[in-house]
Amino acid sequence: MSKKLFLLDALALIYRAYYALIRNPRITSKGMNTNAQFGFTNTLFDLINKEKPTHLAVCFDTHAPTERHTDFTDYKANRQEAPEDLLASIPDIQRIIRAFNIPVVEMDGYEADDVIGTVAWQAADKGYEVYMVTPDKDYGQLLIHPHVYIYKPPSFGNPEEILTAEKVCARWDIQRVQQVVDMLGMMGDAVDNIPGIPGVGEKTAAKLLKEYDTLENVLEHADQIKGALGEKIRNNKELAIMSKKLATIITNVPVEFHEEDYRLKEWNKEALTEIFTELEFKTLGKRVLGENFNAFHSPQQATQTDLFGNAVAAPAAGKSSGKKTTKKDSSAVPLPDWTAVDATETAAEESGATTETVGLVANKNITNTPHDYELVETDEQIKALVKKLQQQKEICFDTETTGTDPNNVELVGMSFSYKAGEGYYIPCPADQKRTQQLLELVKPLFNEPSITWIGQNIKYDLLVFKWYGIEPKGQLFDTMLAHYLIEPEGRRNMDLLSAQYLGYEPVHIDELIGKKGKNQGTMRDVEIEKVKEYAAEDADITFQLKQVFVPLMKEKEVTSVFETVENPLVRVLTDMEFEGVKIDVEFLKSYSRDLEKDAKKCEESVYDQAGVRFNLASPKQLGEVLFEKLKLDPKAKKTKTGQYATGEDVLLKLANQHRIVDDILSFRELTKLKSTYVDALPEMINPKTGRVHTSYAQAVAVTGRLSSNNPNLQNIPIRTERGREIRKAFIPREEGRLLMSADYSQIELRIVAAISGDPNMCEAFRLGKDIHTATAAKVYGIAESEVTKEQRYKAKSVNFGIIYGQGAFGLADNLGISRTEAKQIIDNYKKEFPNIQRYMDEQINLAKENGYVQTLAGRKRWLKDINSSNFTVRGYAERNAINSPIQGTAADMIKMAMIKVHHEMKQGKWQSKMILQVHDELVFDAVADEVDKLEELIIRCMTTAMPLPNDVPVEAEVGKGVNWLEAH
DNA sequence: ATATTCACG
DNA sequence: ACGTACGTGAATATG
Repeated sequence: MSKKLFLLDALALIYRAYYALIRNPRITSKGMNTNAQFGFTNTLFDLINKEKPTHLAVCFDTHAPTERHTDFTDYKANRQEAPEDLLASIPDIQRIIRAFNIPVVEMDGYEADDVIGTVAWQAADKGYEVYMVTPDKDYGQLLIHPHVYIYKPPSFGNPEEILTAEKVCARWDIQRVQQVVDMLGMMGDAVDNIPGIPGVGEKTAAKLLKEYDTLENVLEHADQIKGALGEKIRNNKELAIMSKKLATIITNVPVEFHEEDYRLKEWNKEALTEIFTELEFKTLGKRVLGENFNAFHSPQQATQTDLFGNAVAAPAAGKSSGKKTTKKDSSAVPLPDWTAVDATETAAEESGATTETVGLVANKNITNTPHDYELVETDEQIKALVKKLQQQKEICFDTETTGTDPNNVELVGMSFSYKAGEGYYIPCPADQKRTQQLLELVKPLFNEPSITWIGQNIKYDLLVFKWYGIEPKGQLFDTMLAHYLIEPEGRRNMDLLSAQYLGYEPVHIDELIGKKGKNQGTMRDVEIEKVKEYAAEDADITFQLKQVFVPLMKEKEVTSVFETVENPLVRVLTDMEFEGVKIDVEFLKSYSRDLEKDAKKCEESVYDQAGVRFNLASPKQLGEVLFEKLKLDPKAKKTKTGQYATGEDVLLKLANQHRIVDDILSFRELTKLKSTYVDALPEMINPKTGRVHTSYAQAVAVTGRLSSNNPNLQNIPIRTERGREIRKAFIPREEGRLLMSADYSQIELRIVAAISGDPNMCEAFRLGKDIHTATAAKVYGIAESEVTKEQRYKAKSVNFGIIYGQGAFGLADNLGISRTEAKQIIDNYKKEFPNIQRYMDEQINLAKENGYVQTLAGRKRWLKDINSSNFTVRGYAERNAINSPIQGTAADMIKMAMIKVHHEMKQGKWQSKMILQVHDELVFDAVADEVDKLEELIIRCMTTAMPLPNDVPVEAEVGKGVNWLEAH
């Protein structure tokens, strides 16, 4: 067998591991971040397992300055100070490497790539296959030697990749790998602060090398190169030469490759056990050291602390009562006993084969929840529990059900917790009569007005209960919403929150009902004892999370928006979802047939014109037909996977070249309407109500908006003739009712005017002007009466662009005008509305200073990339700094209006119902004789819910009709 | 499971 | 030279 040597670029791999896990950091129970340790060890172990190297070494950079630094003081000066967690991880990683008995190679005055390059070539000369393990592309230059390769370890979804000289040449579009340094010499490298030639990037560098082969030759023939490019090259010859030198990896470092030192040896299992225990690598520990490894049989695990270092209720050890304190035995994997198919999968997952993949699961090395959970079954037991719970001020509750659609499930059980570590579970049998009886017993509890009910995504449980006729009277507290305000971009599933904030690993739902997909069971089929453990634990954890989130919200100053907006909205959404909207199925069925017929026509026409039959729904195949067979505009852009892009914007630009384009676009429109709306909506009708009940996600959109799903009723077509038709299918639930729709008018622009305080824009709104016409008049310096349609259209586009932080390029592309004209318009705009520009700058500065921006109601969005050195990444964060407060304030406002409307309608016992929200629109299913009063109520609530500063008026318009289209 | 496209505000 | 306007959800193709 051939000798395989792997050389690891330690620091590069550590950086990569650290950042790969940054959004889901692994934190030990002591609060230490172990991303880098975990990621590096994982990579190392997988590599040994999978690639079976015979020889291996890890290379580090040293602190000593290298020749590159002395030659060029700016070298790597760009590099930000590494995060503290990351630096702290290095000694651990070196210990781990030592415990694996793997040599560390480093050399003062040289960087890891120099050492790796030198050793790689020596080893390859001795007949080794050498793999340099690094994500860094600069190593390409070393592939001159056959038998030397780059090994890119697997990263988030992508498998590992072995780069050969051919692949590197293809990647850079060069002929020989030697040219990698010539490339870098010209295009520079922002990461290492290698300057290169200003204005020359990857594409230009490749073009030059194709013609001149080397950088030196390019410089020699610089006179022949025309235009600005030639000028730049001539002016920067020395910079280019130096850049090439900086990029060149040194391959004569004074190290020698002694084969024996590099051979893989026995691991020091004792040392590994110690380190893994310390770092709390439970599953990884088992993978490396076998099932005997158990990091948590060490004695120091006696106390549990929460985030603030407070002790959390310890397990009731030594109790001699009938209650037991159970602890999951992690060596005996609990398998669902009802399926053999899933057993293998579960086993594989528990062994770590899938669970501990970098970036997927954050922190598994934590303890189970210490607990003492009680099953409450008989009427007497339930009555006793109710009595006990009635004494409490706050109680967490959770429901277990037969499915995920709260409007179409049966209750399987409910759990309660009012004290950390304790929990109660009441099972509800399939016999719905008996379940109703049980619920009558607990009803007094929910009627207690003084109890605060805590839940994670409590809207779900409220809906389930509402179907059984129970509506808790007291206050609510949704931990999911608390976390949404603390960390809007975070993920919020229970397992993750529990691990992150409490350090507990709860029972996974998969362990009870199987993974979704193949024959997933329901809670009903699981042994009651197991459900009890799971359900009570959820209530217990949620109860504890509330105690952590309250101070956290206070610290982050989001308590007010929680109390005045998000938390009160829960009941509003519950009621809206409960009501649902009626759909005219016959209308849709007939419309579906029309669409089908017309789509078919378009499809046939496309095949005729193309001369081939293919799958028109496949962008890939369509791209090939358009650009290869029909040879349309060869400059068509490619998608990131290398396919031809065939999006609407691309196709529209081809429209004048070939008639086929119209048919393709029509086909797209028709099939989209048919599959997404016309055919899908009737399928979503709830058999119990005959209506469609969307679900509003209250903790998904980072700006504070709601989102709608199952089905999404916030994107029902309106912009095209044929799409709009679908709105006719949304009808009142019965005779004698109408649909009513109320829209905010230009709400986001009003918010921009109000919070920027721009005098011209505020004035326009105060005078009730058409804002786009007023804008056009200012921008073009003419009277409003002289503004043409064209000018108004352009001004409208600028107004919207401003909200999103659009630049001249985007505006030009949008309006199909030149960039010069676009720039002219934007410059005028900024001059006429000076405070708008100031607002944008201010938001960016605020984000840079505070790390966040906020809405009028105090909702925050943290922008971690606002100081990034990466132009694109930072630009994205800057646009978010501008847009989020605007979009978010509009979201705050309509949410507050909804709460107000809901409150008044409930007080006034209205028969009409609020049923839908579409960002700036509310839809009502209204009783005919309430319509006039309702109109007044809606407009008043919407316009006064959240007054804007600078006297900018808020306006809303109402429409009504026999369907949603007419209501507009 | 990911990418592409397209529906809405 | 890069990419270029924010926020969503769903259907379809494809690896």
